[in-house]
This record gives sequence, C-alpha cells and structure tokens, in this order.
Amino acid sequence: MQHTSTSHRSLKEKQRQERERLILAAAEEVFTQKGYHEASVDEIAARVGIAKGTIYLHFSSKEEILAAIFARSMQKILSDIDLTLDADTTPQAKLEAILLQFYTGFYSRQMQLLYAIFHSPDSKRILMEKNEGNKTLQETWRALADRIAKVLEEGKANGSVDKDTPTNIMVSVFFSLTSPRSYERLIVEDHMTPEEVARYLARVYFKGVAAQGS
Amino acid sequence: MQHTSTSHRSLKEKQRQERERLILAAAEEVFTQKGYHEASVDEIAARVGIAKGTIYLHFSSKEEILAAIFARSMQKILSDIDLTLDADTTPQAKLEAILLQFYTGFYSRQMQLLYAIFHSPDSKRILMEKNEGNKTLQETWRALADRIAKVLEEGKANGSVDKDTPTNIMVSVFFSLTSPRSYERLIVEDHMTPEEVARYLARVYFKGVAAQGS
Amino acid sequence: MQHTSTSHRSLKEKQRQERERLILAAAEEVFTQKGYHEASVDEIAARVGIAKGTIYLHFSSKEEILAAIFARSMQKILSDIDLTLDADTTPQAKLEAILLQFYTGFYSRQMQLLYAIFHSPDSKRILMEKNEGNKTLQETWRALADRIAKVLEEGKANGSVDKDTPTNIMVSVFFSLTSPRSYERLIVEDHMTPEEVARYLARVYFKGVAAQGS
Amino acid sequence: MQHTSTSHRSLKEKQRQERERLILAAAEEVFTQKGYHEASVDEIAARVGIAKGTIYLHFSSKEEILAAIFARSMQKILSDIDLTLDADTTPQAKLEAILLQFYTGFYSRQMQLLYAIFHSPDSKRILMEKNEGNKTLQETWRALADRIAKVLEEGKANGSVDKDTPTNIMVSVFFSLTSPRSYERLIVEDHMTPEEVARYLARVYFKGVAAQGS
DNA sequence: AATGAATGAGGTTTCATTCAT
DNA sequence: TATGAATGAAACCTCATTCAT
Repeated sequence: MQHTSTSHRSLKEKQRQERERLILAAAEEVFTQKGYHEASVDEIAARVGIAKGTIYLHFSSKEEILAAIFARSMQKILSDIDLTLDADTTPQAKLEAILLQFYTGFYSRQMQLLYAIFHSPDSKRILMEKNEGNKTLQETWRALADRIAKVLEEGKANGSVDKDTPTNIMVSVFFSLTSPRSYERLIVEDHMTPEEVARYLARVYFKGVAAQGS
Repeated sequence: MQHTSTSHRSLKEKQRQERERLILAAAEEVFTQKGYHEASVDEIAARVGIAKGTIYLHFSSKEEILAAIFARSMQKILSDIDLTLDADTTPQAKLEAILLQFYTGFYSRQMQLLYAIFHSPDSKRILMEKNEGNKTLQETWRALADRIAKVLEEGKANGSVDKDTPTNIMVSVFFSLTSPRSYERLIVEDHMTPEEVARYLARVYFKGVAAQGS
Repeated sequence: MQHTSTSHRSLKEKQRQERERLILAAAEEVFTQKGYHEASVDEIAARVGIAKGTIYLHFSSKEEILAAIFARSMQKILSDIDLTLDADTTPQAKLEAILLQFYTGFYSRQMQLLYAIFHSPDSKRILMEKNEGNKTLQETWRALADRIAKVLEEGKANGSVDKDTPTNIMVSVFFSLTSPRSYERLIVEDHMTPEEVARYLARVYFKGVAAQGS
Repeated sequence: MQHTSTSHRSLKEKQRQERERLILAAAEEVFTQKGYHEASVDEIAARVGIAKGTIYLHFSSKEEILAAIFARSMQKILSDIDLTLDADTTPQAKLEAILLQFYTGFYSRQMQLLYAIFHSPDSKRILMEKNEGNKTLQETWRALADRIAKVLEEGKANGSVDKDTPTNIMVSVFFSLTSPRSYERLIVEDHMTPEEVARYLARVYFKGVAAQGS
C-alpha cells in the first residue's frame, strides 16, 4: 500500500504477463507433444502449476490460447528474420542464415507447431474463425513471403538470381525447405547437424535459383 | 438355383468392398476438411448416407478408419510412382512426372491428408499405436524415399547429378517440394496451373542438384 | 408331396420345436455364464449355429427367450418334483430326494439361472412385465411351495413334524437350502459330493423341523 | 486467515466424502431396483440431484461404483457382526442376533444387492476383474464364514452343537437362511415381523444343529 | 424359411467452460 | 485473484431388432 497505485499496477501487470508467458510456453509444449485436441486444459494448467480456472482469467478459450501461441511465434519469427535481413550481406548469405535459424533448436520446435497448425484443417479453421485471425493468418504469411521475395528480387537485380524463374516459385521452394518433416528426416533420423543441413540446403537452393551465366 | 454359392458370395463381397470404399472416401473427405478429431463418425455416416452403426460393421473404430485411409493412400501413391519410374526416360523426366502427379487434383487432396497426419502428433500417434502401424508408417516412407534415392543415384551415375550433395539431402528437398502448403500457395493462391508449377519446380530442383560441369 | 399336408406340417412342426429347444439350451448356457445383459443374441445364435435373424422367427424378443427358459425350467422342476412326491415314502424321504435332485448336475445349473433371475431386479422385472409373466412367476412359485407345504403338513399329521413351527417358515427354510450359493460353497469350494451334501442338509433340516418328542 | 489450511482442507474433504456417500446411496438404490445394467449413470446422478459428469469426479467408472458399494456393504456387515459377536452371550444368542440383523430394514436392502451381485454372473465378473476385487470378494466371504464357524465351534466345545455335522455344512445352512428371497417370502408376502422370523428361524436352526442329547 | 447387413436408440465417458467460494 | 468442483454437450461404440434378399 505504500507503493503508488501505478507502480503497484505495473507490478501486477508484469506478473500477469509473466503468467501468460508461462501458460503459453506450457501450452505450446503440450500442443506440440500431443496435438491440439489431445491436449487438455487440465494438463496445461498442471504443467504451469496453477488451477484450470486460472487459465481462463488470461485466455477466454482453448482456441484463444492457440491463437496467442501462433501470433507470438509468428511475431518472433518475423522480428528475428528482420534482424537477419538488416545485416549488410549478400542475398545468398541472408537466406542461408535464415535456413540455419530454422534448423536450430528453438525454431525446430516452433516450426513443428506452426506446420501442425497449417496442415491440420481443424487448427487452421480455429485460427481462421477468430474474427481477427483471418487477417493475422493471411497477412503474417504474406509479410514473411514479402521479406523473402524482397531478398530474391535484390538477387535478381544484382544478377545473381535467375530472372526467368518467377519469384513466387522461389519463395515457395524456400519455405518448403523449412518443413519440420525435413528437420525430422535430416536431423533426427539421419543425424546431420543443423549447420550441415543449412549449408547443403542453401547450396542446392542457390544453385537452383541462380542466374544461368553465373 | 444353378448359381453357385461362390458367385453369390463374391457378389456380397463386391458390395462389401464397394461400401468400404464409399466409407473411406467420405471419411477422407471429412478428415481433410475438418481434421481427425472434429470429424464425427456420425457425419461420415451421413455423407455416405448410411447409419452410424453400419460403419462399425466395416471398421472396428474411428482410428481404424484413419489407418485404412492411410494404408490405401500410401499403397496407391507407391504403385503410381512405381508405374512412373518404370518408364524408360531420364531421371529428370521421371522426377518431374512425379512432381506433376503430386500437383494434380487427386494427389493434392491425398497429400493434404497425409501431411496433416504426419504433422499432427495425435494422428501420428494413432498410426504408430496400431500394432502393425509402426511398421507401415516407417517402412512406407522408407520405401518412397528409396525409390527417389534410386533415381538420384542413377543421375549421379550418368553424370547428370551432383556427386557432392548427399543423396538424403536431395531426397528430402524433393519431398519438401510436394508439400500441400506449397500447393496451396502456388495453385490456389497464385492461380498457377499444375503443369506450370511442376515444370518450374523441376527446373529449379534440377538446377539445384545438377552436376557442376553440366 | 405324396405326404399328407398334415404329416408334412407335423414334420415341420417337429423341426420347429427341436430348433426352439436348441435355441433355449444355448441361451440358457450363455445366460448362465454371462448374465442376461452381457449375453448377446449374436452369441446365442452362433452357439446354435444359425443366423441371428432366425432366432426372431421363434421368439419375438430377447426377453421372451428368458421367459421361455424360465417357464420351461419351472415346468420341468415341477413335474420332476411331482414324480418324486408320488412315491410311497415318508415325508422325510421325499424332501431328501428333492434336495438330492437340486444338488445333482442338471439342477445345479438350472437353479443357478433361476436364482440369478430371482435375485437380479432387471431379470425379475422382465418376467413380471410380461403380461402373463406375473401370473406365471407368482403362481409357479406358489405351486412349488404348496407341494412342499403339503409334505410338511403330512409330517405334522403323522407326528413327525413340529406343529409349533409355522409351515411357511419351514417351507422357506427348505427352499433356502437349495440356493446355488450353497451349492457353490459346498460342492465346488469344499469338494463335497452331492449325496453327502443332500444327506447332511436333510439331517439338519429334519432335526430342525422335527416334532419335539420324536 | 487464522484458519489453518488443514481445517479448510478437512472441510472440503468432509464435503467430498458426504458427496460420495450420497452417490453410493443413490446408486445402491437404483442398482437394487433395476439391476446393474438397467441402471444408468444418468439416473443415479438425477437421484442425487447432480450432473452426470460429477459422478466421474468421484468414481472413474460405473463398475467402480459397484465395487465401492460392495466394499462398503461388506465392511459394514462385517463390523456389525463383530460387534454382535463380542457380546458375552451363548453361541445361540449370537447367531439369533445376527439373523435378526439380517431381517431388519437396513440389511434387507443390503443383502438384496449383495445376493443380486453374487447370483448374477455379470456383476460377479465385474467384481472379480477389479484387480483387488478378487481378493476382496473371496476373502470377505471367507472372513464372514470364519466368524460364523468360530461361533459354531464354540457351541461344539460347550456341548450345545452336534459334533457329527461338519461345520461347513452348518455355516452354509446359516447363510442360506439370510437369503433375500427368504425375506421376501416371509416378511413381504407373508407379513411376518422380522422378530418373529428371526426367532423361528433361529429355533429351527438350533434344533437342527443341536447336539443329540441336548 | 433363413439370412445377416443395416439400423438407431441408448449407454458410458471426456472435457472445455463456468462459478461459488 | 485463484481455485477446482460442477456442469452438460457431444463423442464413440454396442446391440436388440428389422427387413430386403
């Protein structure tokens, strides 16, 4: 009570955000391990160490938890990518750096969930049906794609990338390389290191999209 | 009365198989549209136009329906691929033909479901837990990968494929290209034709995996 | 077609009755082993070696099968008892003979089912709800009880049975001795022979109901 | 805030046990009236005045409810009998007191259910299949039988009980007297009072098992 | 008459969500 | 604010009964 109500509130607010972070982290873990439907709100709460009801003070539904995880993941991926793209290097180096990111610990799990969401019609519908979800879902992918496209356009401009291949094809191929199934095959089953994988994939990719003469 | 009981039984058997085919088709449709958990046995039955209980005369559980769909799909894909690979053409032509298959109507839906299964931990677990499922799941993907690998090895042998890139990388990249998300981006969102897509992807892919000097 | 339609019909009728007998025998077996609800019509049919639908040509419902078994059992028990009671022996000998019957192979199973019916509220209700069932259920037990009572009255008349103990008490005690739980305890668990059991029970019983002076 | 969390927890715990008691009471009622299979969890819940789901917070399945009822009943019967047997009276008085217990309101219903369970193969199987059930089922009856046997052995020792009749026979006869069918015949149909019935049964029984000279 | 595929009512169980404490 | 007991809709599955062949 000595504290100003402001500082008190901001402390509370901080705790609240921290709590939300913990819930999302736990939820992400369970969703990744069991899938959306087989994960129960009970289990998420148990992993955070709080009561089931408490979750509903932060999120109004299980679906909203999924949406929040999605939004947070995409935001983080976007900002990380932006950081990478800000570097003063060749287009090729940038994309290879991004590939490496996707094949490194944190992202591998992140991507696993995102792909599960994108490939599972029910999870997808959940995100689409959120009134704002549609916007987020479409727009975020668009934002991601735009960034990759911009890099490739730079490449086309400086003559290192084939002008005869449509950019959207190349963007799509690039994203395809980041699939978690690919991660599973190469890292988990074939025991390659993320660095190796990223290097090889980048090499194949750049040969594939390289300008003819180069 | 001259009719043998054999012909009678085979008619019944035929009807039975046709009925099963219809159930699987409907289930595949609903699973694809709604995902495994949000699809109810009731709805599958309704689409076939039969009663819920009838489904259980053919499949002992919802999980078994999923397993049957999976088995059937994989079998069809494998045999279709084998047909394509039997042709007397270059490795490049073979893989491009396969890509075209995957981007054509039938396979697009087929792949959508398979990827959903593979990316969703719960569907995956369902298939793994079927006593024979584990074998099928792992072995079938292995069989697919082996076929692609063989084609690439041919290419390495005849000097058209880069010997410095590990085959498993190239196989993985190849499968990555068939992701239904890629289909969605290019065919649905960007309105390209399957032929265009397959041609471009094949071109990028083969440039990417081509031997250096070629 | 040479046969008169009468003999033809009577042949059919014979077959029909034999078929019904087989169904009832199978049903009795399954009911005894699994209980009424856990016995399925499918399994009864399978044991007879006929199709499920065929059962419904003979009995209009599963409940009716139970009722038929009950009626048949009671009828057989009654007529067997009458046979025994017709013998020209002492009351004591008659009742001991009846006890021996109940502890011998055939009756042990028979009684098991009857007691299951009588002690299970659902089976009982099934029999009571048959419009004529009520009559049968009550009346048949009454008939049985009357026969035992008559023997005891004879005993009271000839001075061998205690006149101070109400007959209904003695009748009830007598029937209590025939419980299948008793059979299970003495024959199955304690490995006594039916003859031993019947002799001992009769001895205890007759000492118990004997006239004071005797 | 002075209240210890202990007192709080113990309140909750008390409520919980009370709730369980109500569920078991309702279930016992419905099982007794309709039998295990024809009793629906819905109806049990309705009688308690709670929702179906609530039942599953206390018991993980319908079968477990049956097992709990059985365990509770047997425990109560055993401890009541022990109380009676602790009295400093003759063997005869003890057994007559027990008979009276069984023919009094509370036990009549209790026994009805227990006999239904024991005579119905399906209910029996449910209890046997509970991993611990087997032990309980067999052992509890054994415990009961042992107590009765001990009283009879006392009688044999003090010369009031016939040494030529095997104890197991006498125990079995004693239990037979407690059958709910006997209750139904004498109390319900013949309108006798429990006291009358117990007195007569005890008299017949003790004359039956009495030592010859006495 | 015999079959057995089809039906669909009804049962048990789960779990996201609410709400009194 | 946090709790977790209570709710009840909805899912899967069984099986007595029907009926076209």
